[in-house]
Amino acid sequence: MQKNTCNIYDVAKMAGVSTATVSRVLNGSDKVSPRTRDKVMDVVTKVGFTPNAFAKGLGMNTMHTVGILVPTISDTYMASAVAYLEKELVTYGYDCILSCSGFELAGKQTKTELLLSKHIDSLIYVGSTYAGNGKDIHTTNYIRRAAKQVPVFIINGNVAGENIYASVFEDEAAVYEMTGRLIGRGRKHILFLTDSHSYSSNNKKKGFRKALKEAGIDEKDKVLYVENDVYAVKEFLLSLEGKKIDAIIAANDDIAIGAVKYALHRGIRIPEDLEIIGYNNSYLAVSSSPEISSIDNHTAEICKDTVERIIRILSGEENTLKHKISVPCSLVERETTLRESEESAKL
Amino acid sequence: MQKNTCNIYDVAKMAGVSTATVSRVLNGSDKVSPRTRDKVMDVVTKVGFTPNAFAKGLGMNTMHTVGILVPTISDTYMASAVAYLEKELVTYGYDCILSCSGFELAGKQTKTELLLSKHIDSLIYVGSTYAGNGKDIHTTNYIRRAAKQVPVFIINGNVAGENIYASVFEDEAAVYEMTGRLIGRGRKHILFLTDSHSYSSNNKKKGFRKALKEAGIDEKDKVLYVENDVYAVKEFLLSLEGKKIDAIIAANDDIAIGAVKYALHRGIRIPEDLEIIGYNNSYLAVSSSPEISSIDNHTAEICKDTVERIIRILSGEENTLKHKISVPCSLVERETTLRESEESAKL
DNA sequence: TTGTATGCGTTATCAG
DNA sequence: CTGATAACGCATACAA
Repeated sequence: MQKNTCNIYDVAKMAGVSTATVSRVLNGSDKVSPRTRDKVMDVVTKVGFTPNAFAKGLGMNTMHTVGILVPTISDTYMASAVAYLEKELVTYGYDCILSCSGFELAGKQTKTELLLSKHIDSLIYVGSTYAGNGKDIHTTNYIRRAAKQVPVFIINGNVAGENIYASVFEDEAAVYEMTGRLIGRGRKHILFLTDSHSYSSNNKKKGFRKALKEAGIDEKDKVLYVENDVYAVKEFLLSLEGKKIDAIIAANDDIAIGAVKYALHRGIRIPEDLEIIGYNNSYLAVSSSPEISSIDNHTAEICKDTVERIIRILSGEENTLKHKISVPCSLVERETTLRESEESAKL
Repeated sequence: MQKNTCNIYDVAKMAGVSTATVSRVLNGSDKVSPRTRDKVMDVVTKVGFTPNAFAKGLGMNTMHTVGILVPTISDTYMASAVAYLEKELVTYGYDCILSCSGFELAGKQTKTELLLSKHIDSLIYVGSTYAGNGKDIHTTNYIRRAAKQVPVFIINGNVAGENIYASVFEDEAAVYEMTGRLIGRGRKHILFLTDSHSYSSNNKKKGFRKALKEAGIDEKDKVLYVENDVYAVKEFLLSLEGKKIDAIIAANDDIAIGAVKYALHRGIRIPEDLEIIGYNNSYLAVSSSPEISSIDNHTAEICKDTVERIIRILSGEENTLKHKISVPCSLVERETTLRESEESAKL
């Protein structure tokens, strides 16, 4: 019940020294004699003294926390990103204060303000949804405003601006590549399924269209928007009765799962008659049966890298950092695609 | 870059009043004339003044944050619990600072200290792992120590002690009930698969054993420990070559997924030849094919309830609260169990 | 090497 | 209704 009632003055008195000395001991200053150090440490351990974080924060203007904003933490992919970030941040002595904004602009703004009001040292936005659609600049103004106060990092999205650092995945290239491979195997009726108009989703779409165009395949009705819900996707595909489909690229693994359920329901063979490619290589991909081949954007590395950049910036190295880095994606082949080696067998 | 350089003195000066008045306006005191209020608010909005959270914290001894400790946030179930908690806490004006401890005692202790050092108002442990095994009291001492500083809440685990509040699920009753139903349908070779010796897991085990005993079924080699990994579970079950199995109850959905993969691999029919019951009713259960029937412990309600209790305690109502509440579980029937109505057809 | 004194930005207490 | 001022607990520049 009773909070830590013991402060640095008490410790100083009990140790027979000044508060300055106690502070020095606690902060590992070398300008203190071993004897005094021991004397102080004895008291500190005896009474279990821990410095008041608020007082420290007030003086130093930092409590060594970074804010993490995600649309929702119950999404498998976001959760794993947060897990990586937290783990890395802790190594550098930073704690993280988490906030879930939802996908609406109002929530993003409110939660950003809330986080900033806690005097975080830096702010990380996780998810392409924060990048807006790239067209309407109003939808990202709150990020630029936040960047006036602390360095801002965006994982999987690009927003231009002072003090804003972005990591983007080479989604366009990845989908272009995968679509090309599918076409190379003779697939002609490929669908791209997405649930959003985010920066990331738009890039995937671009890569998809480019590959179709280059192969001379009509893009009409090939890019389809669905609700991000397993059942909704399944029902949607079932409703496409007459449509010929021999491959599906999904903007995330949830959608891919819906596609799998659709195929199983219809008795369509995977991958022989229908290839499915998921995105994010989340835990869902392996929990599915058949297991989903999924595009991996190397979240772990990106998160680690992001934290390192944060630390560097907070140490005052900002000038040396690039404001945007992009990382390639790769396909993790599982059971919903034909392996390159199996192609000949199939054809 | 530059932090908010404007403080309450500046605002006071610009508005031609004292800092006390500014503070009063900001905190909605009614003891201030409308004219003065407007005068102050004009300045506040013009310069975009936000009070320094550290200074406030120092004075009030709170920053309105609660700590949340989970073993790992990348677990689907934990993530959804955190999502619920965060959502509720925000409604009451509390932010949450998240920490991932892992499953080892050392991590739990370290992270608890870390969280406490940030002067959180309350601490929530999410997951049965924090309850230890119920035998060795040393494994939960850090929780009692934490409870000396702030009210502690445990979701899905019981630790006795002053200032500790627990919500436990009626896991024993649930598994007892489910096992009974399976036996009622003629299942004789039922396995209980778990990955831990946690409080929760032990209770499930108890319910399982009780049901077997009452039905006169030999319990030998029916409770098995596995690694919490889809592939490991699958391989483990495959290694049980000769063993007859007609039903599996898993301590979580991940393990259940492994069981599904085992059955599919072997060509065993689900649910006709093998019924599988998962636990937690997580997103994984529906992402699987066939979809897994899973025991739901109503996390959403528990989280909501927990937050309400926190708020009440922080408002000084502690005496009125029970230290332990338990909530019943229920089975969400999907495709890996026979429905009651289908039983007769099967027999 | 150690101690003194001050600032950090609020809120709250007490006068007026 | 409003203003002056004392906490809150720590770090640090400056003195000794």
